[in-house]
Amino acid sequence: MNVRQKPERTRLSAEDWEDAALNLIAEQGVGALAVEALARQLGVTKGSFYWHFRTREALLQAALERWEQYGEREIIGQIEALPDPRERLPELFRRVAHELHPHRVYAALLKALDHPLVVPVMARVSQRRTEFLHTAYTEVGMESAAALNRARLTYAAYVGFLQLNFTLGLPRLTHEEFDTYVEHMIATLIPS
Amino acid sequence: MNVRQKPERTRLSAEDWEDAALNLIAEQGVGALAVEALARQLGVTKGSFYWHFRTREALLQAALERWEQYGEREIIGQIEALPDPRERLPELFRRVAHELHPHRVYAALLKALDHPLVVPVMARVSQRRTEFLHTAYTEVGMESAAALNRARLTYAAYVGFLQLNFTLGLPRLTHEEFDTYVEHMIATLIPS
DNA sequence: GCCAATCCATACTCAAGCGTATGGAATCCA
DNA sequence: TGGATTCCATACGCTTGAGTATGGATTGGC
Repeated sequence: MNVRQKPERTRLSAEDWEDAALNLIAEQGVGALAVEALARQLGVTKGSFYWHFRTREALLQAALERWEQYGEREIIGQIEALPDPRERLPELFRRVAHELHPHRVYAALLKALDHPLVVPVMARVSQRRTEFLHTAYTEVGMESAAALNRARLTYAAYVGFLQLNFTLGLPRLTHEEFDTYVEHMIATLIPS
Repeated sequence: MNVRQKPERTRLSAEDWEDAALNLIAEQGVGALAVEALARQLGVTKGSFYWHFRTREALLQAALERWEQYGEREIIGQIEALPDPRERLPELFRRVAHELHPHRVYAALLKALDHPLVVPVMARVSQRRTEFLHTAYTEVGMESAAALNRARLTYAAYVGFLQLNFTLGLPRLTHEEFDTYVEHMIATLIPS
């Protein structure tokens, strides 16, 4: 259950709280982010929390910022390093398809779009990723307008898939089925 | 703001509460569904509510069931009525693209997937719609397995688009841009 | 017109969860 | 080593919103 947070830390830092918050969000959603619960989980009390943060919202804000920067150039950097632009998109698809933990946070935030604080974060992230897809599609020869629409379509499919699978647990796919699905995506979305 | 609920009704029925609940959900999300707020909006007090429903969750449950049945055969029936199967998918895309109100509820529920009650409802709805797409794709000549993957991809793109646009308000599309996006979807997802 | 069923108002209780106040323990540093 | 800084515990106040109790108003059948 708890992944790391018991190496007998005597004192905590703000970053510790932010990490714990992100873990809790990934596992139980933003709605479950309560300061007393978090404190319990960290083995301290509220007194500690309110020394590091002015309010609960401040923690959420900080945790989201942390997540936004932290997980940003995860894969993108490696993809851009590929010499042949034609390999980038398929490789991106396959890489993303087999990541897991980043998606858990992402999916959790996706189903917490109720909260006003997460909306701008997700908007920025989506914007950047769509732009990345946009240039990737132009690099394989698509005209700019078409490439942008294809990028939107691709990212929408990605987001939707996370919702349907992670949150709804919908198409109970085996590994094989999942792989053929990914290949189907590649075949239909990426121009040959 | 309030669309209909003031024709001087002297008494309310359970259905009235359910409709009001759905409206409130569409406008402010599931999180905003509070009985005292709803009562105020309907011009009554909690006393009324707890006569019709045993608990807040009961109302949500009933409202969701109502929505699930109510908005189910909305477009699907009309699409199935089209004689030429080849016309169905494009027509479906264009129709769905220009609907508005049903999507508001759908999008609201999509970003309320935190709540355990909405998950099964959304799962069922998504399942049915994906199956509909599946048969539609087979009817235009796709092999069954490919058609299923294409259906998943299509529905994921739909769901993702709702998230990105409605909730994140992301790509501020003009009507023209939106139309070309839809045509782009049709061109890439539907086999000619 | 009267009684019973239906619908609603008022006035509470109760729990959850945020935030505050204040003092004590641990750590750093000069 | 002693004082300042940093971190935490305990105990409280306050608000919000769900649910209950009970009596009053309204309506439909006879």
